[in-house]
Amino acid sequence: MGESAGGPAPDQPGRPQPEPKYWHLRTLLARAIDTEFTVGQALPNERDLAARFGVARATLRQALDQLELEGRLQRRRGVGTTVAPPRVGVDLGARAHAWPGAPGDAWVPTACGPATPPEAVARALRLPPGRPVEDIRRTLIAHGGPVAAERLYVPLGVLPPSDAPLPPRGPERARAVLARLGRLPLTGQDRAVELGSAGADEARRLDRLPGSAVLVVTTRYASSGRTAALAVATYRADTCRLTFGGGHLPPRGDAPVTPR
Amino acid sequence: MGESAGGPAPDQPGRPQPEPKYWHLRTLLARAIDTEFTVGQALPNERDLAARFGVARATLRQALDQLELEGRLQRRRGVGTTVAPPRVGVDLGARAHAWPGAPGDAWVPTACGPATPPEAVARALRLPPGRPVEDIRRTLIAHGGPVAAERLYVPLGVLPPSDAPLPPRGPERARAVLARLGRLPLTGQDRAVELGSAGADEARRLDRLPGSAVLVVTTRYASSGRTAALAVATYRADTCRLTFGGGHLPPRGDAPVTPR
DNA sequence: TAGTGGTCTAGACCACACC
DNA sequence: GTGTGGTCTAGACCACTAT
Repeated sequence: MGESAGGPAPDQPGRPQPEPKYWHLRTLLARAIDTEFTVGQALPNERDLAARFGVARATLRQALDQLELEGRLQRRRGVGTTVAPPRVGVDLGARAHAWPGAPGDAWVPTACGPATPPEAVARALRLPPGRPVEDIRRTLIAHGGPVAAERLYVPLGVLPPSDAPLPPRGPERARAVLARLGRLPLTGQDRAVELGSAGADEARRLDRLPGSAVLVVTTRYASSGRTAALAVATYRADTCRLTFGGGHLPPRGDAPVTPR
Repeated sequence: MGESAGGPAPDQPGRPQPEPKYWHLRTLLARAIDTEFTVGQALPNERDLAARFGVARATLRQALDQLELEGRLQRRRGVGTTVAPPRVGVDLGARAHAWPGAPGDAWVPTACGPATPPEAVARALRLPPGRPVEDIRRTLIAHGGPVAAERLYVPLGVLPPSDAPLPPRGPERARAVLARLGRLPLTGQDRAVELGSAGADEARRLDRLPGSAVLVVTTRYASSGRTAALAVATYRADTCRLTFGGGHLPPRGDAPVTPR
């Protein structure tokens, strides 16, 4: 096509703010999804769609990327693209004042063991670099799929002593560590939410590709004035909506989950 | 290059999980940023970088896209790419139980007027479709740049009567509406955070390109058992970290902001 | 084996900022 | 102008899933 590039020709000579092609396409597709498709329905494949709209496949993919990021589409390699269900509401507010692993906590421990934390974690825990901590991995499942992966760091020094020794590793050890943690008084809590991208193993745990957008929730748990645990949870940004319910209001229109 | 595509050849025949080129590149660049650059410093231009790493410009850009999403790089068209400062912490927890526009609120009203809300907003406000609401636009500035744009919807019926009529439009009207709103009892509040992409005018307000990743914070304000206002705030995902401080802990290591 | 999405290339033009 | 990032193209191969 000799038509060059850079979006459609300006509709008017009077500076109509040239809209990128992929953005226009996103709008068309979003409207089509809303009006002509139902949840779970498959879209035509990318090559056909690109041809139908008269654009290169890369441009079409740019539009699909947007819609996937917004949680409106779901793409699976080797399978196809389908219309995504509404995002899962994950409530971070209701159980805001409880230790991880407290009764009602929906997270599933998958691994645990002593390890030397990343420098940033050591700093947040006010530990000298190189000091080992208990490194717990947990997963949150909702609607049949993993929606979040967590890494919980607990300095060895904060755990109260116990008669029974800790199991050497694995989920059993995680449960034991959390049980001991739960015997401490929880005197404060702190949360931060930001955007990140899934690393190689996070991506694997979340059933996504490396670099996928995730919502990173960092939680600091305080006991007696010091940070007793640090949780870094990564939620699939395409399928999750984090809620901080204050109560006193009728529920929103979807299927919520209570993880912690 | 006749080398085909799809990432580097597997290092071993034993299935070492071929790592995409752009992901490897992202790692290299991230390390370089940490060790060889300082905040604000400019990177070489994309064409040079691509040549240096022996990849196509599109592949390099895929890596830069990641780093920008993670808030580690800042790209400005016509200018260049620089190392970004740490994200701004925006505290959504401290003033969690106050109306928008209450004393100490750092948001700046920019526009206001009656309008018929989008269908989704009408539903959330429990209003019949087509019923007009007060539509307030506000902006949050931090460190000299806009970090968030908000749209606040207030049903006309909830506002208490007043002697003085509302100004016809503009920031004055916004302030008047918020002042009246503040005279109601705030009986509950509700928040949700999810990933979205900036629309055309949001993008303009945030000084970004259309489609940029934003953190969408939806807040419902309740008064006497009904939803009296709905705020949809979009924060620049590259520059913001949302915090929900519970107090009782020493501050994190950065420059926070108290918007509401 | 066929079909899908994911990655990569080499090249082009466009919009914008700065001189 | 010159140089930067942003958009777009046409075509190729790869990894995966299902048949």
